[in-house]
Amino acid sequence: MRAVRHVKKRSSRPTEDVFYAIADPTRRGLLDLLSEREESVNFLAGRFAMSRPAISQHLGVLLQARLVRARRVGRERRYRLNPRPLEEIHDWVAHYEQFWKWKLGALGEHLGKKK
Amino acid sequence: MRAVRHVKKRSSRPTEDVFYAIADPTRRGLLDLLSEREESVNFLAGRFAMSRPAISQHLGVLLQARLVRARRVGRERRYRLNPRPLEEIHDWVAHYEQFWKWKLGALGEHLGKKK
DNA sequence: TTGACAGGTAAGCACTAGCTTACGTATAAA
DNA sequence: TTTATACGTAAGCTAGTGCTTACCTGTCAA
Repeated sequence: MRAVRHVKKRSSRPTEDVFYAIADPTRRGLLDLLSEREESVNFLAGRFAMSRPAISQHLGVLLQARLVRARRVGRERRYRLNPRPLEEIHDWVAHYEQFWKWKLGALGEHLGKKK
Repeated sequence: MRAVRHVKKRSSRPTEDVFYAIADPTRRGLLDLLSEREESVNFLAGRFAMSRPAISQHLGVLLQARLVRARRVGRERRYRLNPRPLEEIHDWVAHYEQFWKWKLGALGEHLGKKK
């Protein structure tokens, strides 16, 4: 009876994870462009130094995270921002906001005392 | 003269990227634990279903992103939260906050009219 | 109809991320 | 001094990411 190599499968990312979706700078760039107005895939692809399919795949990730929505217009497909899931990020970071705000305050007091 | 396969090296991630650092749920868990008080590596490792070296590596990523700081205490190494870099996330998401707030407002108006 | 255009999707590749076990090193305890 | 503890780091493996090119389908224009 020999030791069995224990191969644990890494817990696969839930495809709708917003934190994962915004980790990529290209995807943040896409969100930025789409915050102005809805845009076609070709337009978006023209703004980045990579192929159209690559952009299409990034948009797929954003779609799964529900950060964008798509609709057909003629033979184009227009993507637009759906900001709502970003609220999760906002809420998460808001919990930590107090800590750096507090630090700032403590520093201010400290300097005040020294003076 | 034959075609040379064009292998473009993907632009490597800047190791200090805060968006990348917080994309992993284990690392967010670590930040959460450290927001209470400073903790040793062993304590932290005890809170997750993975080996101590794995946690050590996650802490390394958080260190590079400057999200935590470490100090020696005896033979322990205590990590503590440094919330400041999260301000970048906060500022980024704040730009989008207006959009979902506005949407909420528009929905309210719409419902108001219907009534 | 036929052709051109928009864009999704499959296949394949290099590289990276996230884990493991094994080992090295600094500090404390015996 | 020796031994135990806390931790980092190296090596190695698997699966996932981010790109590419090739190909397909749906829509408009001629």
